[in-house]
Amino acid sequence: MFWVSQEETVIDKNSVIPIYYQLFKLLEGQIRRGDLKPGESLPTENDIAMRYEISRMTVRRAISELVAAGMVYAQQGKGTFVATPKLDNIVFELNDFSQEVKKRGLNYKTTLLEAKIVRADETLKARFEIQGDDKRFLFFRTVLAAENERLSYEVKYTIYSKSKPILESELKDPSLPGLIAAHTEYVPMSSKKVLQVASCTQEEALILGIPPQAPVFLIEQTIYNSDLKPVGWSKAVYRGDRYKLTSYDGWYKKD
Amino acid sequence: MFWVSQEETVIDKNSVIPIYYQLFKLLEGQIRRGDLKPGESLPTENDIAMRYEISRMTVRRAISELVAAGMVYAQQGKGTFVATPKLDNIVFELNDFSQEVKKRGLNYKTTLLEAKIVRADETLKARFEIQGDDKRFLFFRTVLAAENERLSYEVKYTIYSKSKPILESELKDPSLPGLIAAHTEYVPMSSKKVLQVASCTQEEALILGIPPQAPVFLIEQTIYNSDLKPVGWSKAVYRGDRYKLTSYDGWYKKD
DNA sequence: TAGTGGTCTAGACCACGCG
DNA sequence: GCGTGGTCTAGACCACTAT
Repeated sequence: MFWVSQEETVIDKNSVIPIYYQLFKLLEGQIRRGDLKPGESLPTENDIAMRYEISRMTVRRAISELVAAGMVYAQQGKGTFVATPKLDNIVFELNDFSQEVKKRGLNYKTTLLEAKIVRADETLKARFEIQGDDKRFLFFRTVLAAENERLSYEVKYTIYSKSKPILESELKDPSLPGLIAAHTEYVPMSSKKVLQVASCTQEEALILGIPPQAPVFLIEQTIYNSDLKPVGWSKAVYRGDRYKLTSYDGWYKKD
Repeated sequence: MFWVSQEETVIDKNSVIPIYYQLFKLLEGQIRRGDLKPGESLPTENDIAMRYEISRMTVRRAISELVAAGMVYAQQGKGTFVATPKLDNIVFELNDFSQEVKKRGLNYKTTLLEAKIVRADETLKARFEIQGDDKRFLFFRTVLAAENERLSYEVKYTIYSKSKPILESELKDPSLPGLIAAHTEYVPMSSKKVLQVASCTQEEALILGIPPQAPVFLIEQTIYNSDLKPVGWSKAVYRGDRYKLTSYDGWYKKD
């Protein structure tokens, strides 16, 4: 294969931008423009290395970025091929509903309605996979409001430790993992969240100022320590008319 | 730094398992066991390379896997440190509601209620960012049922091309990207989905066999081609009492 | 057997953080 | 200035695919 290329193809070895990144962008552009179409094969790693007079390892680094982006796939012994965009995934992603509100630049405020120590009832014992009756739990009820409108209501439980007192300052915006790290000897390691839709209860309707039976998001969260022991549990209700989740898929361009 | 280690630490250079992967697992285990705690630094890349008599590039490959897993982070000039598990993300992920049903091993079936060619009204023209009145669209209404219970109802639109006839066989389980690829000259490249909660309409209640006003998931999807031109649109309604989304976060162990 | 991607090496130089 | 991680090289051998 030989080249009479007149487009002096843009790898600047003396640039501060890493070579692998320049090459990644170059190949990405060829794929997005359609110079390389789904199913077609990229030049071999050796071809690319020789073409641009760079090391094959550097070529591999660039290609591995394309693989990570889902734009190509490699097959040992065969070659590297342009992928077909996968559009059948749904990945709803957000950093926390309250951060979402923050991002929109609204005045938001978390209000602590109640904080107390409670005994274990059967439901709690089941949720925390605990047997004895001696355990006590910290219990919180909070409301999130933005622009004087109440948006969500949350109850949280975590295991109570006498030795770790609650500081007033920490009650301002208590996230569940934060509470656990501060008031128990446990280290939060993983969490499970389940999202459902529901009609809100009478109590929730009153707190959020919406009609009874109004549709709401409901997120139940369980926090685990490194032994997969549940060390925190929360249930949050979000107004259905104020929240939505957005998902982008395929070769969506971010930059 | 010197070593009197008696635990002959398990890097087998002649194994079929790549060295970088062995090292990745070794370090991952040390972190999960708590030998290395959040905030602590890993040995330097050179230390690890010398300790196990392997190349520094191989060490870097192992560490980059840890970085990708969110378990460590590297800081140029300082070192590599064990991360604190981030538990404030919510990533709801599924491969498609119908695949979800499939996974549960249920008998599921997609039924085509209606398929026709429609003219562009104002709403459609807005959704497809189109101006003239000459455009026509393919319109589909489908229902998904499992174990003889109707679970979801979906309407789909895509731009109509005379030259690409609809094959009967393709109507059995028509996914929106599939329809677009088959019946238009467009290549689906990216999609945007918005998830909301709602109370179902009278029509939806009848179709799904649930009470009017019952809470439902509502997913609106727009498919784009490489020019970010909308080439498909759908709206799906899912029974709130039959669907939920689950999210795992932190150092959740998969294997 | 030839060609592909996958792993690995033993160096090198650089940018950055810190004392 | 020194130690750290970040990039890059010019080879090497291997596993896999195709012919």
